[in-house]
Amino acid sequence: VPFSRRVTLTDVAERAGVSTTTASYILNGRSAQMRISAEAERRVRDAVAALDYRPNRNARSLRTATTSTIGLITDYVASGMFASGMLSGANAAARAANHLLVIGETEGDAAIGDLLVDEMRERQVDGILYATRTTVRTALPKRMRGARVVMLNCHDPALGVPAVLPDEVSGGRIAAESLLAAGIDHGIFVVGEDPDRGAVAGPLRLAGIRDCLGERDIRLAGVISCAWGVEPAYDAVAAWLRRGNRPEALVCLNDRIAMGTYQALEGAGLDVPGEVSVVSFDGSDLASWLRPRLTSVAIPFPAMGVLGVELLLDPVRAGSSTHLVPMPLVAGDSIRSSSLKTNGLPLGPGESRL
Amino acid sequence: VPFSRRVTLTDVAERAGVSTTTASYILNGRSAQMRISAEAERRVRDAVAALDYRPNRNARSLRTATTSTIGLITDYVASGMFASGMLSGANAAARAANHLLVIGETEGDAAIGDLLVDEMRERQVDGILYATRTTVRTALPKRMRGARVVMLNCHDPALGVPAVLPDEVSGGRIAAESLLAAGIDHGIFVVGEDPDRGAVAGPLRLAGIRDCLGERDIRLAGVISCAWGVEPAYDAVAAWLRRGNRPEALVCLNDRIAMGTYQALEGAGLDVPGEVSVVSFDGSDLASWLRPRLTSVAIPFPAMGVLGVELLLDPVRAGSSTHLVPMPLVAGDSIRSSSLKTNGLPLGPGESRL
DNA sequence: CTGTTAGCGCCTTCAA
DNA sequence: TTGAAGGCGCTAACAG
Repeated sequence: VPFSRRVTLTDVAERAGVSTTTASYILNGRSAQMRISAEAERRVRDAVAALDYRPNRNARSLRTATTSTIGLITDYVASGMFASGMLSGANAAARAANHLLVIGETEGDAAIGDLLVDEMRERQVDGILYATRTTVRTALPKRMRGARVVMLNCHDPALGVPAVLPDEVSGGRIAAESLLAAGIDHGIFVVGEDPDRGAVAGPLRLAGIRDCLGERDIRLAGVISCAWGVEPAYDAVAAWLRRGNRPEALVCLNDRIAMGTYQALEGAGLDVPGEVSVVSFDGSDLASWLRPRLTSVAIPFPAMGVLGVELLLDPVRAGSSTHLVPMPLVAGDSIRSSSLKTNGLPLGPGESRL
Repeated sequence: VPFSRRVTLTDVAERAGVSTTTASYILNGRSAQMRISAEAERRVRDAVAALDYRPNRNARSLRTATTSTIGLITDYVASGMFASGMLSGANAAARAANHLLVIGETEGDAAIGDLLVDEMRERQVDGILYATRTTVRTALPKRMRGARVVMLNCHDPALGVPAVLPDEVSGGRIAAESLLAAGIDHGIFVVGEDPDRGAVAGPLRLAGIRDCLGERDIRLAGVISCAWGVEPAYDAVAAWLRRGNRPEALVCLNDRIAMGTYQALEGAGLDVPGEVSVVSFDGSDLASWLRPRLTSVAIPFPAMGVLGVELLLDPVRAGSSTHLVPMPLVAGDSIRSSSLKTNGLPLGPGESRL
């Protein structure tokens, strides 16, 4: 037995000299409604404290068919630096609603996913959050049909399951606007569009960028294709620069691409943001570690986790539609100041730009 | 009710034409022991499949006082890119032992911690993992006394509670050895020792480094103090280089320090690894993103999570002592090749060193 | 080999 | 205002 001695409601009632019914009412906050005597209430509360009584939620759940526990099934969300914020947000929201989270990671294996669904159903969770690390269109496992479920960072267009997604198109607009606000109106290139990629964020971000520029009659100057990693971005941008290209601004489709882009720009002796402005997507820690600090449109992982839990607990609000969460701009120092033309910002103390 | 219709063991037994007892024995794998007829077993299994029956674990737990669920209470482990690996490891190990993890994040608030302990006790978890993001010496919350618990990445010297910690001293030796193996035997400095810091990893890593060098009669050339972040490290190392110091190798006490160090070395026009070798601790993703890739002694978070769960499930093995987990060296390209003296490695295709 | 029975701890209808 | 009693779904003596 993991915990010393088990104290039951009967023990409490006995010690307080009342019936378990009375004790139960009091502990469930129904003493007023049931007009329990103040005296009885006091004695029960004293007994609870004296005995360090904790209700057995399994017993309660058996009666009430509710567990105050929600399941969170993810592919790799717990790992990696990115989507783990979703976990934190979900956890905080669950805590705020007096719930606990039981989690499971599939590591991409559908069989494990099915297993986890079963395990959670057997534990009578009040609902399941189905989350993915990367924003994707995906089929909700059949096992989940009939369960109360909210999809996090993914969606199944075929089903009417509520989903929470970052508002990528608006995010793209925000990125573009951050450049326009600095007076940059030409020579804007995108880094990262990769035709092979199945994920859904890239095209949406690109669409938002194009929309925003288009409204100002500005043409996107071009797209540099590469896979979404540091090395591929470095290789692609370095090669592109060697071909003599010179951008005013680069919109990197994620922070790792931006890191590779920084390395390539540096290799070419181009100063950020003096000669080239850079804006990115993700808003990861990495953005704040780069020099100069990277301006990035953040994926609102914590907010998505929070909303996911709230929707799970409020089916009316959830409906069966998709909920878009705005992407906040995390300002860094990688976009040139609007007043300057081609020079960099003044150097801070102890800074060097090489 | 989150899930459609509830099927009970009684339904299964009825459909199979046996008693619930028989059905129960069969489903718990005791049919051989109880010598149940093959015919009965087949009918029961058919019924289970036909009805899509799932046992109600709450009911079972009420009887057995065991939940196949373990609690994981952390400060910020879910967030951040580092310790989340612990969660993954714990999750995988739990899965392997047919358990599920229920998690809670305290966000550093002891009151929330107490609350979470209560919530988990109420849910009758089989044990609790108490984990911290940073390796620390800390007091186990009083609420946990009497619970089956394993401390992860932290320990309470006053209590005889089993703990899992990275083997930092050996890690320090490994870092030092990686330099010695490259023929570097002088001009070795450490970056990051910060006298103000309460955490425990720094001194241990430093001790390991000193031990290893000392055995070869090599003196550590010096220590550059700074807080454990990118900016502070950049500032400290840049200032130190400006004073004319020129190291053979820098041992950075974590990867973010190494990133700042890279930036400072670059600012001073010093090539890594051609002119200065760098080795670090953490083994985070960041290490693989830097150019050249950073050689880093990894904190074995996943392995720690695995071991934590295993110990929680096996008290005999756990005992009441501290279990050290070895830190693996993640090789990068930031240490000069042993055959070369001061030149860098040959450039790969598409690479530039500026 | 299988069925009957008695709880696990809690909530809740019904009576008093 | 309080108490008695039944049952949530499952397991495990104890009989047959």
